[in-house]
Amino acid sequence: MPRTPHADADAAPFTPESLEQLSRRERQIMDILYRLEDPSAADVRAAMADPPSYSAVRSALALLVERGLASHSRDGQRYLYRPTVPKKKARRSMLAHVLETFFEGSRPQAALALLDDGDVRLNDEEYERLRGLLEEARDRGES
Amino acid sequence: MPRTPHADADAAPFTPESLEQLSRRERQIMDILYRLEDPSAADVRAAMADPPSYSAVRSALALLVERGLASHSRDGQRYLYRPTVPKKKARRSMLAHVLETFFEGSRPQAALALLDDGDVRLNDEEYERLRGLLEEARDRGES
DNA sequence: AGCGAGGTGCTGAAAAATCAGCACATGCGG
DNA sequence: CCGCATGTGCTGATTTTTCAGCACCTCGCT
Repeated sequence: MPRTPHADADAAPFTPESLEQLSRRERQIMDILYRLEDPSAADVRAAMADPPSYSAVRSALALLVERGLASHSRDGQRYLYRPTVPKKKARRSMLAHVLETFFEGSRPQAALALLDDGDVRLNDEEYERLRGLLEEARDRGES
Repeated sequence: MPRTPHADADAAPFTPESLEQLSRRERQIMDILYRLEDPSAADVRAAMADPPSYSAVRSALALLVERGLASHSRDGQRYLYRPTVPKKKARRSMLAHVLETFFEGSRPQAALALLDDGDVRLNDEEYERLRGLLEEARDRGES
């Protein structure tokens, strides 16, 4: 097991709102950290649209670690980065935020916007699960 | 009709990506502009969690206008602000972004995350429309 | 042993964002 | 008519972000 103890900044007991507090680059990089699987600094840079110098990327990553938003573990001689807030949890915050901002908090409306796209395809499992949720939610709505 | 012609910054032919390019405050304020209906500077400030001085808010708003992300119209003696990118369009970009970052681009997965919440209630219309979309998407998936 | 590639740590400076305060206008109530 | 509340326009300074460049280390290879 290639586990390395996380070098965690003894930083802030942060809330998920920390994610809202990010500066431009920081947010951009956090997004990449969520997209990629344990990327190195070079990986992160490679994933950027219009990347600054390699050292700028490293600085930003270091800052994120220092603030406790990301952590790094050693892989041989380099560092691999990952967000400290797990993807699942970050998803929730993010969805909540988008919901509030663009859909007046209505999950159904957001779901409609999401699925109203001619390219969506559902496999059997997805279909069944969504069906189930739909029925439950309608039943609750009836009350 | 209290319509005032929009004073639009003759600024950049911007893409929706401009929304990704925002600084911290700017983003915070844009979110508020999307939530509220034609707010004044004071309204915006009132909606902020831990607001800076009134003039800081005004500066930020002015900057947004200058960059073409928001516009303001006169209402009597004060200004009312609104985003230049319409909510509908901004939604799309935002969803696309969240999709990419947190759901590997899968709309169904995002929809599941959205509806898998014990509090969701659907009214009849929402139920019907979602049902419809589900069927369509399943049919496409079969192929 | 001597490279070169690819890492890290650190530092300092340029650029951008953030903020507060002033001067001035306007509307309104007493 | 005066004073006050609520606006705007503008300016200057602080703080934060953002960036690039060194010095050094370590591996793999010839």
